[in-house]
Amino acid sequence: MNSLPPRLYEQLRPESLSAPCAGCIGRSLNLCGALTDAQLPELVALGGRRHWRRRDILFRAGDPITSFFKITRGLVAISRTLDDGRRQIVALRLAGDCVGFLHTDGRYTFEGHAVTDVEACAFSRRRFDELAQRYPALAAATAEALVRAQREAGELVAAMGRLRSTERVAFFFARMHALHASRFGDVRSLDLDMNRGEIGDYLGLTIETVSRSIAKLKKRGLISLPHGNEVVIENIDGLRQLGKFTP
Amino acid sequence: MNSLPPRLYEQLRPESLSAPCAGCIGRSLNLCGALTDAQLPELVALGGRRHWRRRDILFRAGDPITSFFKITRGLVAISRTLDDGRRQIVALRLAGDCVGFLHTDGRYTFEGHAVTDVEACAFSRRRFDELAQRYPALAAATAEALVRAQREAGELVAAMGRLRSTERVAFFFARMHALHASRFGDVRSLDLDMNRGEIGDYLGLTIETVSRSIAKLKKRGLISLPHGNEVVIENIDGLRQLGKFTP
DNA sequence: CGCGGCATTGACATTGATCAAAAGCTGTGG
DNA sequence: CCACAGCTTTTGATCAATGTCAATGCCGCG
Repeated sequence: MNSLPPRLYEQLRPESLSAPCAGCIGRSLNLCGALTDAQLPELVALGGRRHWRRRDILFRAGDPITSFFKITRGLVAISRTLDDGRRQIVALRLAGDCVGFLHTDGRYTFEGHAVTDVEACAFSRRRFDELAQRYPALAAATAEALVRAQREAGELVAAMGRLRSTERVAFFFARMHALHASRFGDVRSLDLDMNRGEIGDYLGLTIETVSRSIAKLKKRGLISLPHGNEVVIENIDGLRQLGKFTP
Repeated sequence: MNSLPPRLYEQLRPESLSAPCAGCIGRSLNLCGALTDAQLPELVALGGRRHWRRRDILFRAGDPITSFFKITRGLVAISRTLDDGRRQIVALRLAGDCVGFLHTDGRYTFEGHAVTDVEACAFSRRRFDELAQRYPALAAATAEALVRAQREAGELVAAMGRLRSTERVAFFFARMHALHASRFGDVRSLDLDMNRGEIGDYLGLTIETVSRSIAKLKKRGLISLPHGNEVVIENIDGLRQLGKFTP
């Protein structure tokens, strides 16, 4: 690691969420210790940078996969829409995460859309797989990321199957807090970039129920919404307990 | 592949679900084409065979991970139990699948219990990871299996979030049919090894609701339960459509 | 100012959970 | 073979939670 040129070293630090592509893929996959400067140029060469506006689609379910994306800024929702229009968000991905990695017969399994404005690096799936063949540390980090994603999916299943509406919304805030804390350190307040409809689509609830549940959490003093976008986490332990969220 | 000794070749065939450990891990991870006879002894050396009776626990959430399991016979449920006793099954694994692979800080994230009598091979997690470091094909197959598992988890999230009770039960039968079909070829009937309570814990419903939903599916002619354990899939397309199940 | 989008609130309908009882099924012992 | 105990499943009656529909409020923006 110490042999890396200073600028590249900077990009590889875990904290450099918004660094160019070489840094961001290393960071996402916890590869900082695994990469050497010899491998770095290949990673740099893989991807190009792109950005999307709120509500833009990054990829659609069923489209042929050519690339996946490493988010460097913003929030992406992974979702499935039923034939009759019911929509379910199955995962949320923030800066540092990869999206568009799941496939079914070479096609995207779910849809990805930008919840906020989003910046990401696009990587050729084919070239990434080739690289992973040659660098075991990259493959190991990919598996690690997939394991983490699956743990989160399992926890969401448990929340949806067994929690009532207000508990689910508490789960949502506890999880958002954890996601932000893991990236930006412990925080008392965070931007609520999702509207009621998106929260409902994530938790399997309607807009109205989300609204009423948020009101209950405010009344219990667990959160407050001082203005517009900002949520203040007043009592994270209470939120976690109510939402059965294990940190 | 052709250079393998006949008996080992036999174990490596995808169809050999109940083959000894060397075969089963190869099959699970779709490694048949990737392994060479030189690598095989190392895989064989990894694991020992064990079995469990119905209701036995394979591993508990929070226990330190030492090994994971490749199922060779039976059905395993992966679940989480909340502090107040509410339980949610987050995944079902059949012969050919691996369980106990997910971890959080070196501990099992979920609980695994035997729904039927189960046979499985136990593999040292540490030695498997070392092996994956050396054999890219093994790492790639692991990632492939994780991607598939995560797709299934996302589909379950969508079902739980957006389907009503009878639709969820239709989803359940459609998925069980797909799981069996992918292993044993297309089948018109299958053993229903789970009782109403376990189905409810998988779908986030109560015993009574599951019972009533099954009655509705029978009345609509989508399934029938001729005796005891056996479910006959009378109309798989209807089941898939009702359960929003994409094969 | 007035418009459009989102959020809140209220009234009501529906779904599924809960509680309770009856009906099947299975295995055991007489 | 029958009787019985212990279990699971089914069925029914009721209740609580959440969805649905409609009206109103809030806020930013042209």
